[in-house]
Amino acid sequence: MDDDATDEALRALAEPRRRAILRLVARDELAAGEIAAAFEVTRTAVSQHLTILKNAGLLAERRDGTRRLYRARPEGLAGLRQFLDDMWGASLDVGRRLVEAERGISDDDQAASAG
Amino acid sequence: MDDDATDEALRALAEPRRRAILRLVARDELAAGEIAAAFEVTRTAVSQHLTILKNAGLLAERRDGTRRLYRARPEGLAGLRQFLDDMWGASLDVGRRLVEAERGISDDDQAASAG
DNA sequence: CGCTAACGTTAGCGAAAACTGACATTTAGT
DNA sequence: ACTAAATGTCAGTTTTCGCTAACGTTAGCG
Repeated sequence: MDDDATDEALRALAEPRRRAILRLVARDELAAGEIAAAFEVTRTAVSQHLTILKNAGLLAERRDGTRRLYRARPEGLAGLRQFLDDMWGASLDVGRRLVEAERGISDDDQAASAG
Repeated sequence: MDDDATDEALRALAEPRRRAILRLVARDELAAGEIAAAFEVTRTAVSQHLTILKNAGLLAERRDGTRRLYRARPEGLAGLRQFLDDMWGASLDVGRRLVEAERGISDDDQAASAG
């Protein structure tokens, strides 16, 4: 868990504009130019974001003549989901352990007062 | 989806050291000093990471005398899991749509060659 | 080949972020 | 009250990151 792939994906998703791009190509396959047109930054900036997302495995690229079509790559999110689920499970365990510890203390108190 | 809370949590998790901290307190509740001792950066740096994680809702803080005990807060991950699941679902839809589109094209081809 | 369209790539700049060192704060012990 | 321990906070420095402008590249058209 938390390998280079997870790290890269997490850092890619940390940027709001990259998340917006990802949502844009989540339902429709779009060309780089179309994606860039959806934002108020330079085409260069969007291109860099696309590269980062692609390297993170979150984007699939397909070439059509001089155009490059992008779409979201759900498999790229699998590792992250695993990471979050693991963390979720571990944290829940801690919660239980802490609750049990508190209960143990009050049990001792009750045992002391009862004995 | 993708509200301020999600953004904050995502940015907090984008930092490798913060993920390490989170894993450290996922199973055991630890004091700030103990957490800091686990890394080769200054205690100051770790303290700042703890603040960021706490503000992101990923960490629970409890005071015991002069010490501050930290533990992972699973509820803080709920929003992220939702975010990923939404994205996952949307992307899968795209996959299906593209497959159907290709199938449509080859159907046309077959119809053309058959016609 | 010359030209254009659609992209990616590189260099450099400014803002954000991570880190360090010095200082302030709070709690417990004597 | 004094001291020590545990920790947070602030100011300043270095590093990272997102952005723009200029340039390079590839595919199609005449």
